[in-house]
Amino acid sequence: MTPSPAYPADPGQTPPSVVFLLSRLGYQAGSEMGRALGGLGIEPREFGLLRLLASCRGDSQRALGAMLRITPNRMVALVDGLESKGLIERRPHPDDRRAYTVTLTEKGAATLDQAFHAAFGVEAAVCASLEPAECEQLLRLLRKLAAAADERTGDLPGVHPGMLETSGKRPQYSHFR
Amino acid sequence: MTPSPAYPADPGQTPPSVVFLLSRLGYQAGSEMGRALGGLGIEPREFGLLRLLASCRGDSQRALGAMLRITPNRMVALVDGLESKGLIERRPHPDDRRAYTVTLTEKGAATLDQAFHAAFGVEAAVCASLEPAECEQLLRLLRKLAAAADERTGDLPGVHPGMLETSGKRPQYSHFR
DNA sequence: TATTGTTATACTCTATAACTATA
DNA sequence: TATAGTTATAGAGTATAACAATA
Repeated sequence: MTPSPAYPADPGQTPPSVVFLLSRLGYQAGSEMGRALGGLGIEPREFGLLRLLASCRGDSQRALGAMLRITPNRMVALVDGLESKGLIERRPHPDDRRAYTVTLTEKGAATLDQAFHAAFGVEAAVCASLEPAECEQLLRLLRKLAAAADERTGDLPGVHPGMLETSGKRPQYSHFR
Repeated sequence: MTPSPAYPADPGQTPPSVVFLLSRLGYQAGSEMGRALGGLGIEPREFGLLRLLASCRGDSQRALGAMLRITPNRMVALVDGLESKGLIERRPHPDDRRAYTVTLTEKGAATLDQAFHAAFGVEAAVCASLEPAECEQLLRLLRKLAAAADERTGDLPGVHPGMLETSGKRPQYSHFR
């Protein structure tokens, strides 16, 4: 057995692996975002849909799901939830009587605005320990990794691949470690 | 509504937010690790326990769970799984007839070795797009973030906080976006 | 015949609280 | 009375495959 320097067996020691740190920090950052958005009564994936709706008014439920990589059956519950909160509306599609057009309500737009604010707050908290120059440097490196990851996995650029996988209701999931 | 520059509404555009990128990259990195370990017949959280066992031989199931922040009832299934694969063994605890001592088998040690190798492979793949100097720079920044996050959340240093939350069987979970 | 939104079913994972046998 | 390991139950979330209405 060769306890690797990048993955020491001792859990009391922070593993200096990029993969481990990304997974761990990504989990924590996502958790903090979830808590912040929870204060507004929405979940991270709901934030994702609201965000998308700001630029895709008039699209059908299915088209929106395709962009977020959310399957049709799960879109139902997602749209139901936001509609019951009065943040979005289903309207008859002008060209297709089978489909709905999903749009932001005024309340939804206001909530999206608050969510952007909350997201900024989390961003600031997460980056608080870094100098501004370090933060930009980090951003540059992460973007480089993201571009490479998109190419490697074929994911849509800018879409969180976890969107297609599962919930987000509870602070969940490890995946690594 | 003010579509923030850090969180543009257009999903076809990579959001330059540190929080978003960490969540997204952490998810992808964890997924790749899961696939790599899956080739060895183990899951990420099983890797975590094997790794811990390399340095904590003789500890009870409950003590191990406390270190990984896994509740006793979930430790049962985790230990059962690894035991059924022949990678670990439950032995009677010398001082307490209620407890078991969990230890690596020879096969388990060999698998752990292979897992370290696989982890290195993923690490190399993830970092392949970065120059060696960039990789070290990234590592430095991530460690700094991790230290700050530990302080903010009170988590045990070096322990993936997702370990205590949920599965890892399927590539799951979004949390953000 | 294909597609939109929806539902029904079965399945996985989890948390909570019990239980047993020891201490 | 408390603790180690285990199990039982109920709940949330999911994927798969169906379904009715429309194209």
